[in-house]
Amino acid sequence: MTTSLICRNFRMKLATWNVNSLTVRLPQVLDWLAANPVDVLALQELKLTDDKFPFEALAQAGYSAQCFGQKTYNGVALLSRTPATDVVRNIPGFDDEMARVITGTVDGVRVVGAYFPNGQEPGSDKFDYKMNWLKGLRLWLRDELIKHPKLVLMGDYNITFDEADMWDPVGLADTIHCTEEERYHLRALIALGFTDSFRMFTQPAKSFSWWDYRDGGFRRNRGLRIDHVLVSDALKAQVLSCHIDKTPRNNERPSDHVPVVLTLR
DNA sequence: ATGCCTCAGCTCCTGAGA
Repeated sequence: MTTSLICRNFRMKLATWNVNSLTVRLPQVLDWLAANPVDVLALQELKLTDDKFPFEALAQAGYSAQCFGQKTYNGVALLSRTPATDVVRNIPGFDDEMARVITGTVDGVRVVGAYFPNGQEPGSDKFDYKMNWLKGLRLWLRDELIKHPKLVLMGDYNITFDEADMWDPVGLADTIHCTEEERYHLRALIALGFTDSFRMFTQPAKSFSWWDYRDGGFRRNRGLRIDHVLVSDALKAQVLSCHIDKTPRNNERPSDHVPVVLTLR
């Protein structure tokens, strides 16, 4: 019996968005999904427990959801049109009190949604925790990439790659999100076999994914690019585009972060 | 500037975010 190849004309869209409270931002998430019907949306900073997660509203919008919540802080979720399988919460092998990572397989792609630690200030306990967390993530991903070559790692990294990701490279040099120690870990992740999909393409100068609420940060475009979508080597040839969608930052009561969207063929 | 916003919560102040 002859099997014919299915003509694949399938484009897969994946996005990440730190919503800074899903309770406050749910209407904006639903509006955004209606206008941007992506296949996968990773959310960070839910700031709610699983019993308060809006499964019903998202199901009515056509999305299956896997959540990993926490009271007050952190909390992550994976929304997808096709239900995610083989779901894993946090980093296997790294003991963590906080809900920061959720992983699942959607349409043959291993998707890791992550809320990297903030780190507060170089030299602080929180900075040490961030360094340990980054090492734990890398050790786990090294094995995960072997099991799942087609992998997307996306979320709020709380790290800039270089000066192009900073509104004030001089004034912000060596401050949190911009230190050599943080960037060392980010490059070490890349060295596992990832590419920053955003920089595969020419982008507008001063492209950022986060702006401080204070002092007119967005209006003056004083921001940072700290939300990233990394694609594994096995997926790189399938990348069609990556862009930052700034429009939700104009909403009333916006999140301080905006979505980053990846399109695969 | 120990500041500026925004959010959650042991809620009318504080801690955390970035």
